[in-house]
Amino acid sequence: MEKAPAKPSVQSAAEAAMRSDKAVVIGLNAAIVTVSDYGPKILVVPHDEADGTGGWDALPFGPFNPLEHRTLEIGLRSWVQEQTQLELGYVEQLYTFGDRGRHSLEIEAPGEHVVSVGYLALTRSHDETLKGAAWRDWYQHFPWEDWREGKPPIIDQVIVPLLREWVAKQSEASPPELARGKRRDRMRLCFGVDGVAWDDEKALERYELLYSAGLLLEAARDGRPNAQHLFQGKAPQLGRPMQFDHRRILATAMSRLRAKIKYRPVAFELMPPAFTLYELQKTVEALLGLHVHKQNFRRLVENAGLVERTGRMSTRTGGRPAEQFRFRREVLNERPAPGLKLAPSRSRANS
Amino acid sequence: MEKAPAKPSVQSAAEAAMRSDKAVVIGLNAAIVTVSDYGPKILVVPHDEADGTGGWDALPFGPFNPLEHRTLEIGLRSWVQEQTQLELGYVEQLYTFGDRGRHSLEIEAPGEHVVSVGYLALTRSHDETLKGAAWRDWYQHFPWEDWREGKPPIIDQVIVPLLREWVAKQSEASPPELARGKRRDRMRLCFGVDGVAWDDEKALERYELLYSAGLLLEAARDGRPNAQHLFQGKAPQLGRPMQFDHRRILATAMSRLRAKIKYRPVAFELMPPAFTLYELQKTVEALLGLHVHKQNFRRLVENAGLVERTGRMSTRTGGRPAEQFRFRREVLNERPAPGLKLAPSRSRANS
DNA sequence: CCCCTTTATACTCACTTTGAGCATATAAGG
DNA sequence: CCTTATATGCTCAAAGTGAGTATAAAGGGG
Repeated sequence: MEKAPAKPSVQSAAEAAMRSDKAVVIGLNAAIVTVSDYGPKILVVPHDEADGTGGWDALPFGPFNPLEHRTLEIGLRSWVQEQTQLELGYVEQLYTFGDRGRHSLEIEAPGEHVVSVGYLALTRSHDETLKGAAWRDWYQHFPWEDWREGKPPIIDQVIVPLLREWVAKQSEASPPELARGKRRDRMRLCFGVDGVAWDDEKALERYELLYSAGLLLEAARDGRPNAQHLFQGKAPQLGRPMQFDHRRILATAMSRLRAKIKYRPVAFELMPPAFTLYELQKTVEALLGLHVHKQNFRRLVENAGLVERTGRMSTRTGGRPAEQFRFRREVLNERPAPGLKLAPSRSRANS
Repeated sequence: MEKAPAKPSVQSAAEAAMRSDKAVVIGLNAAIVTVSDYGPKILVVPHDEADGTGGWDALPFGPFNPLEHRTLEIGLRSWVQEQTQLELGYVEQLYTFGDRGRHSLEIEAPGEHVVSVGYLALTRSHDETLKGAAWRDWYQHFPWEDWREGKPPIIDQVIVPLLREWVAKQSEASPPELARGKRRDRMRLCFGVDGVAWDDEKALERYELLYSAGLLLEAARDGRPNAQHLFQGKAPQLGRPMQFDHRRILATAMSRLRAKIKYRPVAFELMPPAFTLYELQKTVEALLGLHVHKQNFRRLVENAGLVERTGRMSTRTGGRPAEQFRFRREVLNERPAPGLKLAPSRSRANS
C-alpha cells in the first residue's frame, strides 16, 4: 500500500484485490468433535502410508468459494455435510492461521498461498459410515493431555527431560540467562513443573511449546533446524502427528472447548436427549482430561438449572439405577447462559 | 470440490489455489484501543463528507501480502507501524469475517472478494500526530454501551421501543408465535429488559441484534430491506456508523476486551509504568462502561498480587494523595495469570 | 485557622460459593 | 446375605464476594 492509510479508499482496495501477489486461497478446516464410550473423538481423514505423506491424519477441509457461499461458516457447513453426511449443530470459528512454511509448505503451488481458518464443531455420537473419515480418540494426538488416570507418565519420563535440555541450551541472539529464564517459565507454566498447577485449558500453549522446542514431527517436517534429529528415527514420538497445521488447529479446538465448557452449556451439544448425570460427567471429564468431584458436579448442574428430571430411570450397568435428565434449553433465555465451572477433584475418591 | 473429501490431497488443494474463483484478498483490520482522560478511545481514519462514503470513520486497514509477511500478525504490525508510527504492544486476533454484501459490497471489484480479519490492539496513550488518523471515544459509535453515568437514556427512549416494534412484526417464513418469542428473548438478554441483568460483554450481540432489526445505518447501506427507512432521514440515528463492517469489528473488540480484562491482566497494557489504583480503576471502568466498587477493587488487585507499591505518592487533583503502583510482571510466571474479575457496583455510593 | 469537599485506605460483616468428605440408598451377582 | 457398584442427600469449613463504616490526608474558601 502506498499511502492508503490516511484514506483506504474504494479504489485502493479494489486495486489491491487485482494484484495477484495478494491473492490467497482460504482453506476451511473443521475440528469435528464428539464423545463416545466416554472418550473424546475427533473426525480425521486417514491417509495411506504409501502416498508420501507419511500416513498422517488430516482434518476434513475444503477451500472457501466466495461465489458459492455467502459466509465462511456456510461454506464450511456445506462441504462438511456433503463429505460426511454430518449435520453439525454447534459450530464456532477458532482462528485464522496464515503462517508461511507451517501449514503451507507442502500444499502450495509456487506463487500461491493458503490461509487456513479453523473451526470447532460439536456433534452427537453416531455410527454412520463416513466416507473414509474416521473417529479417533484425540488423546492419541496429545497423550500428555489426558490426566483422567493420573499424570500421564510421558510427561515426567519424556517431555520434561527433553524440555530441560531445551531450557539449558544456549538460545541464539538474546542474553543467555534471560532467555533461559523465559524458556524455564514457559515450561513451568505449561507442564506444571515445580508446583505450578496443571491447567487443562493450556493445550494450545503446550503444543506450541513442544513445537518450538523441536520435539514434534511437524516441526521437523516444516524444516525447523532444532527438530531435524527426529528424522533419525531414534527420538521418542510425542503423540500422533497430523498433516499440515492440523494438530495445531486441533490443539486450538481443545483449548477453546475446555475453556468454553465452563461458562457456556456447550457440553449438552454432545449428549443424547436424555442422559444420566453420570454420563454427563463422564463426557465433561473426557473433554477436560480430568476427574471432577461427583457430588459437587451434581450440585452445580442442578443448582444452575441446566437440567430437569425426566422421571425415567436408567437401567444401566453397575450399581443403583440413575435418573435420566434432559437439558433445560430455557436456561439460554434466563440468565446469560451458564456453564459447568468445576475444579478437578484432587483426590481420586469421589470421581 | 468433487470428492476431495476422503483424500484432500496435495494436488486438489493446489488445483483449488489455481482456480481464480476461489482467490480472495485478505484485509487486515485493526481495532487499536487506548484509554486517555478516563475515556476509551479507538483509532479511526476519518473520511470527508464529500467523497461519497458519507463521512464515515474507518478502522485502519491494509491488505495482507503473503509474499512479504510470514504471518498475518506480522503483516498487521508492519503496516500499522508504517501508517501510524504506533508500536503495538498487545495484539490479538479477533475474528475472520467473510460475509458477502456486508463489509464487501462497496469495496470489491466485480469478481473479487475480500475476507477481513479483525485484530484487537492495545497501546498506551500518547499525543503524537498520527498522519490523518484520530482517536475517537468508542461510545460515540455505541452510545448504549456506556453505563458509567447510569443507564443510557437512548435505551429506554429509543432502542427498546423500536425493538418492541420489531418483535411484534410478523417475521417471514417461520411460525409467528415462535419467531416472536425468539426475537423477544434476544431483546431481553441483550438489553436487559424485564429484570434481566445488563451484561457488559454482550456488546457484539447487541450490535448484531440492532443490525438485524434494521436499526443501524450499516444495515440500510448493505441493502437490508427492513432498514431502508433509515435513508428517509427522519429515523433516529443509533450511534455513529463506520465504513464497511468496521463497527462490527469494533463491537467484537469491545466484547473480547471486556471479557478478557476479567481473567488476564491486559488492562496494564494501557497504563503508564506507574499509576494510582484510582487511575487503574477508571481505566477498567472506561472499558467496561460500568462503575466498580472501589474498596473491593483495591482488595482484588492487591490480593491477586497484580501490583506492587512504588513508595512514591501521586500529587493529584482532588483529595488525599494516592500511592503509585506498578504492574508486577512476575505474576505472569506464577499463577496461570489472573485478571480483574469484578462485579459492577449496584449503588453509586462507592465508585 | 476552621470547615467543607475530595479522594485514599483500612477494616468489618453477612452471605454465597467452593472443595471435600460422610452417610445412606438401591441395584447386580455370587 | 455379603460384596461391589453406582446414586444421591447432606454437612462443614474455608475462601470469596458484595456492600458498607470509619478514618486519614490533601486543597480551597471563608
